[in-house]
Amino acid sequence: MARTAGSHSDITGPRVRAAALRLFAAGGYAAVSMRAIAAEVGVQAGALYNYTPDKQSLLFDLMQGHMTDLLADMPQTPSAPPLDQLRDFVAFHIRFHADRPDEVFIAYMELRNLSPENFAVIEGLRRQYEDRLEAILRAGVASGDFAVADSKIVTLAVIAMLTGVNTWYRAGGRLSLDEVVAQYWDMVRKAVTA
Amino acid sequence: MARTAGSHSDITGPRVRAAALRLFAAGGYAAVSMRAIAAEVGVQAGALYNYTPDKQSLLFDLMQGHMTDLLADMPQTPSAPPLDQLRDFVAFHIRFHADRPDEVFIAYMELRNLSPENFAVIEGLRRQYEDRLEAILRAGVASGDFAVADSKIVTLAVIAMLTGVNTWYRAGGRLSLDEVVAQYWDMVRKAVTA
DNA sequence: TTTGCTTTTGAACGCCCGTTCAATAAACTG
DNA sequence: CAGTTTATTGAACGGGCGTTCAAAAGCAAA
Repeated sequence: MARTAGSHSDITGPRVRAAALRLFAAGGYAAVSMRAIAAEVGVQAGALYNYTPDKQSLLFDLMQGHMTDLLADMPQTPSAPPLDQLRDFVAFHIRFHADRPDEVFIAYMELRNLSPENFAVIEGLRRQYEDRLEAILRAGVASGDFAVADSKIVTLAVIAMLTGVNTWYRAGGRLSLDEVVAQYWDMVRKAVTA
Repeated sequence: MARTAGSHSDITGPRVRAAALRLFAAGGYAAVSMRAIAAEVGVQAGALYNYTPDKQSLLFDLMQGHMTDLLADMPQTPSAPPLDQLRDFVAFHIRFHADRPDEVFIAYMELRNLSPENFAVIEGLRRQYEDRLEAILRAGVASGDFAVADSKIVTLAVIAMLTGVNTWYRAGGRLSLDEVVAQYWDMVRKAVTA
């Protein structure tokens, strides 16, 4: 056999990325073989190499796409009051991450499986995201709205707290996403104000 | 060759566990081979099986030991004022985790590489730890010291925030551990009070 | 010094890994 | 419908995996 009936790169390409995303999230990059990804798509392993130069690029592209989306979708209203900006950030972060549990899981768990060059790229994108939150906090300190001793620490603490939602939140659970957002905003607001 | 000069299980055993800890933390369970662990110890791969029935047990024993230590060392003063209990918890959590970065990293990253039975054991221990913090929060709500709408959410949020310290804190860095503890206690205290 | 115990080696087992590539069949083009 | 392009197969490559085990060598007690 060779080319199969109905085969098209426009169909197979996205399916390869989707299969890699699902399996990497479920089992971890190192534990998932190219043959397992191929089986999920319904092709032989060799066919994957029409869509990625190698396994590493498959991981990197998923992570880079996720981080790029995160930065692109993030609300940016630098002229708004810092408290409003922070509230919007908290709501955005929780909702964006709740919508993409697999991408988030990979982005946090598979950093060590990136080549050094790829790691530097992803780390740079993550740093950009942190810097945008820190800018909000600094603006709030400058305006007197926030009482924050060390904006870098608070940045990391807030992001860690919010990202932690993904370890337990499930749609249809005890709490709606609106309620989760409200609770976390309450904690963050109190933590950064006097 | 066979048995080597100076070989003793009292020496090799701990070295096997230490090597597994270091390598699992650095490279991930799935990416570390038994031969790599053996090389770190300075023996052949077969010798490892004097000290563990298999690779999975090596991982499980490290994680179980860590969680057991965590529960054993945790301060427990249920009759103290809730605010004091919470302050002690924050300080303990940050210091305990800062002392054991490799164990912490493994305990959070390698859960998915545990067999289902082993996973259930570790998850139970983690749950116990969370429950102890939640008990403190509930006591504070009952005494009127804390203003917390949902103690379970706050429990998870606080633990996520505190554990996040391990992603950036390094001894000898910009901040001392005392300063880190003080900053996080400030945030937690404000977040849980009115 | 002999005996029995402990510890390790080194080879082997069967299996799975990421990746390459010539052959081939389906889809598209004119 | 002929010619070209695209997509896939299936076999192969060299290598590493976790684990087992008989043989051998160091150690300890008598």
